[in-house]
Parts: sequence; C-alpha cells; structure tokens
Amino acid sequence: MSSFKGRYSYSVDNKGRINIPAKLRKALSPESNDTFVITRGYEQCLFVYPLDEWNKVEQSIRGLSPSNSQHRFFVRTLLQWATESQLDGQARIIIPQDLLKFAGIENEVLIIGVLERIEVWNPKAYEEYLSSQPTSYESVAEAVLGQKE
Amino acid sequence: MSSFKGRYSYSVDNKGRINIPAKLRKALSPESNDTFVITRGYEQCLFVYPLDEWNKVEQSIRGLSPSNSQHRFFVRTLLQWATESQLDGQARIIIPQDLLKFAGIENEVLIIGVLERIEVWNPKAYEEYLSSQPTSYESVAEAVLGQKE
DNA sequence: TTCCCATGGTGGGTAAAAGTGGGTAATCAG
DNA sequence: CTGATTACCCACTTTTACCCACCATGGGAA
Repeated sequence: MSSFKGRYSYSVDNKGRINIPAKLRKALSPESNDTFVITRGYEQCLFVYPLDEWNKVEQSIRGLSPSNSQHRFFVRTLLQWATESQLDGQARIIIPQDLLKFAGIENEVLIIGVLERIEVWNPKAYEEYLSSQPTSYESVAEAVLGQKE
Repeated sequence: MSSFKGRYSYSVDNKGRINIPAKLRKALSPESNDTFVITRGYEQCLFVYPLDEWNKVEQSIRGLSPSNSQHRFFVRTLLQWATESQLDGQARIIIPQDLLKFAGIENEVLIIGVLERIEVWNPKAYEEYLSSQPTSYESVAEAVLGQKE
C-alpha cells in the first residue's frame, strides 16, 4: 500500500515532462515497474497513480453498474483522460498537453503526495483552492490528530 | 506506545538539522527504525512523530472517503506538510526549510516530549504561548484531572 | 580530588544523488 | 519520402546524504 506524502515544487520543461520527487519514488511498490496512470482529478488537479494503485481504482470502477447513466458518465470521464506513462532515465513522466491544459499548468507545478495517489497542481490554483476552504488547518487537525485542549 | 517527556534546549545548524535528545531517543520503539515524520502542529510548533506513532495517524486518514470534498481537503492539508526524516549518524533529523519558516525557527529550538509525539518550538514563541494562556496551570489541572480536595 | 574515558552535541567537507535542460536517433503519419 | 513527434541518451548544476573531526560534559576509577 502506497503512502505518499509531502509537498514539492518542481518545474515543467517545454516537452511537458515533470520529475517525480525522489522521496515519492522511494514509496513506490516495485510491482508498478515505474509506470503511472495519469488522469483528471477532482478540483483542478491531476491524479497520478502508480500502476498497482490504479488497478485498485479500476477494480472499483468495474463494480459500477453500466445501466446507471451517472455511473456511465463518471467512468467515461475518468477513463477518457487516463494515460499511461513510464519514468524515463531521469525519473520523469510525460504529461499530455490536454491534461496540462486542463489543470492550467505552465512552467511550475506543485506536487502533493496524498497516500495512494500523487496530485499535480498549478501552484496558484492550489493556493486558491486552499484559501477557498471554509475550515482551517487547526480544525482539520483536531479531527484527525485528536482533540486539542 | 511511546512516552516522551521533558524539555530540551538545542541548536539548529545552517543545514536545518536538529539533534534528537538522547533521553527521547531511548524512548523510541525499535520498529520505528530511527525514522520520524515531521509535520505542522497546533499553535506555532512542529510535531515530530516516530514512524510507528505516525502510522496510527495515517490509519485514521485512510478511513476518510476520497469522494467527499471535505475529506479531500482534510487529507491534502495534513499530508502536504508531512515529511519523513531518518536520524543521521549523529542522531539528528533534517527539518525542511518551509517547516522551519512556519514555526519561525532560526538558530535555537525548544524540544518538548509530549507522550506520543515530540514538539519543536521557537523558544520565544513558546514563552509567548505560555504567557498568553489566560488560565493558570493549577486551574487547568483542576478541570482536566478533576477537582482538588 | 584529579584525570581519563565514554557519551552526547555541534559543525563542516565531500562524494553521490537528484533535478533540469537539451540533442539526436528512431518512429509514425501524411 | 519528408516532416513532425516521440523516446532515449547525455551533460550540467544544485542539493542531499554520509562521513569525519572536534568540543563539552559527566561519571567512574585511581
């Protein structure tokens, strides 16, 4: 089970390549074979799953009903964006242009480890996302780390 | 279960390294393998969890639903600050620059053992925190531990 | 008491790893 | 066949991890 964590600021070169931070690479299962599935995430970000975690996602999609129109819509949206990509010799993956465009990414990205997946954001969009949230860090932490006095 | 205690005054070198006090190291479980997870704490301090204690925190995060937007915010907020760090040969951990900046730490730190976690403070910020508390130690103790006779 | 040694804390140098950019040869489509 | 795209490789710079050396302190033995 993956356990990505941390926040990293990286650059995107003009070929659409981004580096996967070394600390996140260390959290990869060997069975993923340096392969990732990149797709559209929630909010304005991209989800990057190592192959083994993607397989779990696929598994849960298979459980959805093809006769339910909402389910069909969800599955189509998720899958039409999904791309496989393997690390190159310098530990980078290539993000297709249309996904970069979707996330509004240009030269700089924010990479966030979120347990089973990696998220890729336009740094500015992420700041806006954070500041648009009504709850504070402290109240979030209380719920998970335990009550504060 | 860890049981850190005590208050220690240590220095931070210009590489962002701080020593973990020997007395606290003796309270570590061997399964943590000298590895810690450092993250943002309450007030203006940092939390340092040994790996086994962090895993308990992570467990409660995994229970949250990824399709709930509030939960997604929780998980991102908590994990973006989290960094893993292992003791070097001199029993120090490295604190990333952005966490040092968050806690306002420069050359000196106050390290406090708080049972399952270790807290790292700017000494001045800690003094201010103490003096900003409106109630006295005794009256808090009454409320927390029960009435004095 | 005094010396010595073990342990703990601090600082810094260096080799290796990580991050970044670009070139070129293979591949594919028109 | 030709031009564009992709994949792979190479080179440079920066950062990190690891190692070594030194100083302070405290406890024990002579």
